[in-house]
Amino acid sequence: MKKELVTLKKIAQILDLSTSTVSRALNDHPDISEATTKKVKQLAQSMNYVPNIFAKGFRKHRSNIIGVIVPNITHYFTTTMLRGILEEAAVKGYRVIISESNNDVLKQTEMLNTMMQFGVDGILASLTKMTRDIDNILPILNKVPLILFDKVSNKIPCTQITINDEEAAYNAIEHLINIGKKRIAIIKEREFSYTSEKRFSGYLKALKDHDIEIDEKIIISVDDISLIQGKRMANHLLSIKKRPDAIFAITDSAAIGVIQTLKKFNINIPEDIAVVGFSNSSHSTIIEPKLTTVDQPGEKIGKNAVKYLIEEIESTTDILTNKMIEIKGNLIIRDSTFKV
Amino acid sequence: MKKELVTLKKIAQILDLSTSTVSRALNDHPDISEATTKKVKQLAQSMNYVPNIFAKGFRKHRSNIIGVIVPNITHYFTTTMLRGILEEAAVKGYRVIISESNNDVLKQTEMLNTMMQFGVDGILASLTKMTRDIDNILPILNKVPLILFDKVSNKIPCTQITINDEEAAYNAIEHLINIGKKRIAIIKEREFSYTSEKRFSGYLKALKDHDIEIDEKIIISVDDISLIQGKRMANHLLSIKKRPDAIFAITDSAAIGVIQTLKKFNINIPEDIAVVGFSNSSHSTIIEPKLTTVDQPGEKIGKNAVKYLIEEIESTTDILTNKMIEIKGNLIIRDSTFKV
DNA sequence: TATTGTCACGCAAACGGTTGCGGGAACGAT
DNA sequence: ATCGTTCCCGCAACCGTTTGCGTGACAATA
Repeated sequence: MKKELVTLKKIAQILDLSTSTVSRALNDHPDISEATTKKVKQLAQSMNYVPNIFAKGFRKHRSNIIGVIVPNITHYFTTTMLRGILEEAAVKGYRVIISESNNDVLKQTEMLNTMMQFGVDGILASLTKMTRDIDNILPILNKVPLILFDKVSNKIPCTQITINDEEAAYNAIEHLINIGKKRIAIIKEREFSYTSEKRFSGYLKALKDHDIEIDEKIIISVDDISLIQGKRMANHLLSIKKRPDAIFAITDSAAIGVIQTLKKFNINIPEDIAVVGFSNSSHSTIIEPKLTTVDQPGEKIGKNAVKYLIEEIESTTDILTNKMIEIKGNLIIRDSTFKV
Repeated sequence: MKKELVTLKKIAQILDLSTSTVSRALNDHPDISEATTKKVKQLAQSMNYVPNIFAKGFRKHRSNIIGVIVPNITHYFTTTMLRGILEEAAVKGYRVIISESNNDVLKQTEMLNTMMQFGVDGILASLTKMTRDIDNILPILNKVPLILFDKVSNKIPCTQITINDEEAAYNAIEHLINIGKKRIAIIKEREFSYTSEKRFSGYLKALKDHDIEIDEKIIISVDDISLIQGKRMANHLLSIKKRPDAIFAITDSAAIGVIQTLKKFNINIPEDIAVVGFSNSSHSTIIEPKLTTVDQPGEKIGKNAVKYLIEEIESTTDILTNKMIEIKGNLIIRDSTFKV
């Protein structure tokens, strides 16, 4: 396991130069002559020199590592964002360390702290659902750049990247209206969730714009938006006297639960009740009928998050940036709302 | 962004001790009296001291980072392994940096090298399909501990962790035989793949043990095992004169493709043709009929991989370990083979 | 010739923590 | 009184790289 390290000193000795000259040559410092620079670089190359990352970080207080925290790494959409993050970080010369909070607020703040201690240059976080107390997160802000993505919170003064939930939801509802639906239910989250609220307001706005009555009886809020809850709420919606003719679940998994119970009761989709979800998860083309949903360009979100984070990291100014970036999601129309 | 660092020196000054004493106190060195140790630890705690990771790594040549390389981060099974890896690494005090090779051999070796340069303490790798030339990987072995998981290769002399593919496949086939199937097709990979071969040999052994004729016409090999290939091969299997009465796809996605085309041709599952997959992906309960498949305990694999890796990292001896660890997978019987 | 400027490079300190070695104090044994 | 031990602790070197400052050589300018 012992390895003869190739260091600046060694190169300097061979070339009869000082380590500082070698260092500067490798970093293209203008003080060093072209000839020397070339000579040094060639030897370094041939000796397979790699700078000692610790010594470097030690001196420069830079790790070239960014930390990423996500609630649940097994969600398909999350992995697409991670893919974007990894790719963009790689081209920018950053490494990525990932942690999973399991939607546990305590774990989340613990991870934030661990990452800070560890010396990451910046943090990308997708918050847990119930992140109500911001007090644990605020201290981070003036120690290391932080950017929120996907699951964000407007209470935290930092730049945030999401998809245009409101507009996307608006489009989804408008689509339902266009195919003739007049009584559209929504299944959303009860606990305050930034994205849920955004999608809900898109829903409301679309109904208003089209002069459709808003009925609270078909506005369903659940604690955790999941497949099982989708099934339960579909059961509930079927039991009320004036049944909806369309259901918008703000999550694909809930939408799939809805579809499964509608099928159990032999309800025609989309003729009797149309269903639309949100995420374009990989499940949405496996379920039958295939699910109409909003595609979220995860890779794009990930890439953008990294781009803005590195911008902050490498910026010399110390001001807290506070941009809101929205990435456009696209409605994908499939069999659950439209039969050819 | 500037932050007053709390260093050993500062603590030493306050307590009128030397930095070495403080350092030793914090590391429970026996040379330091209990009283001093306690005093130092208390102050360090109250001052919120965190050791500078770079200085530490610089001295000790230890980063407490392990690198993980996977072919595709968006596969559900992969994420479950990652979850196990992250969890186990966290409790052991290690950070994890993740890279995605996208099944690109060049990228894979590049990543291995990058990670090494970066100073990871060890590497966990799940290989790309076509990793034929081991030459790029072998040099890694005597520089940093390497462990393969899931997608392994017996050509590389290092410890490897998989599920017991052969036995699991054997059980799956035996199950098909037990429900009365006598002509069982398999869809496997053409390119040499360790897991595919293992599953195939489990298939062969089960057939032999039950005196069932092996017919090469229903042993299908494909380049890339995918949903689309599943569809194609199902079409092919339906076209031959002696149709199979069961299809074992060595991958859930292929199995789902099979189910979709069988349904298209109104073939009863499982009465006419039963289907079993492998992975217990999240799709397997969305598809209808629900898919019988082998559950792979991803978290367990991940945790074990980390455990063995850290063992190697922290071992003083330099011998290359070369264990083969098999984690047991469980057959999960669902509607695609068994109707209640 | 004297002064100033530029170029190309070396010296040495600094980053924060670890560790081999050495040394003083206290104490018991001789 | 001397010696040997043991217990605690400090000194200083060291890890590899970066960087402010200094310097000698040489050319340009006055």
